[in-house]
Amino acid sequence: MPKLDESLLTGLPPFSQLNRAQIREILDQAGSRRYEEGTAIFREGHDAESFFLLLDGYLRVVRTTQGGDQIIVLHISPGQLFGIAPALQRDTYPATAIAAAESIALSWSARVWSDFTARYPGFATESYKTLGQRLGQIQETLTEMATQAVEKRVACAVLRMANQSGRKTPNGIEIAFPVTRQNVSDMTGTTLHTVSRLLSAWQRDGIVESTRKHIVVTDPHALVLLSEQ
DNA sequence: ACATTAAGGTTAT
DNA sequence: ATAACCTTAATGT
Repeated sequence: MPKLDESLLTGLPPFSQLNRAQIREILDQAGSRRYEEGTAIFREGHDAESFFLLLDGYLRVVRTTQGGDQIIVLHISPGQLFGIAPALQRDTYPATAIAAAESIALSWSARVWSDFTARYPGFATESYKTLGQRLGQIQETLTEMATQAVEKRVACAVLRMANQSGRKTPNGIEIAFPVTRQNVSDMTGTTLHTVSRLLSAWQRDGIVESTRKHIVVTDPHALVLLSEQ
């Protein structure tokens, strides 16, 4: 196991209030691992042996329905904790985490969770804060799915990815990880065909540029308007 | 207003 | 060459 540098965690919200020695303690208990694109970090229903911090890359958090088709619940960006089932009374993971791009994550045994929250100031509050934010985002997209038209839902989904992971390019904001039309339909409750048609139409109107697994938002303002209609 | 079906085209490996 | 991904049109609810 390579020796991990303290700079990996300094500045990240869950650890922002901790001193160097405390971060050292935490890192010495961590494992680190690289995940290729498409690899599962953990699976829905499995024993929650560990919790994680994403250092680099992007994850899809996915749930499979009774019917067998999967829906994308949310994405995880670098610096975020995930798989924090131990945070409250869960011994299995509620969803599956899949690397959307090549990713690197730290992991800790679930057993040390209570230790962390007790010993390190700010860790617990920050964790529950992100937990709350995620819950809010999930029920927001949930009501959006139930009430809004497809074009608006897809516009919102694309905007969320751009806001979360967007990097500026000469042409606009580029989503930083590979996304297929199927992926977008899995997060909006529609079909890949509809997503394809919408992206084609938006491309004609100069709102996005998309090639396979790749979306650039060239006119964010126009997309925001679509998401608000 | 959207899904489904079907058929064909393109791109990565 | 094959599979994965994307497009478009026609038809159905």
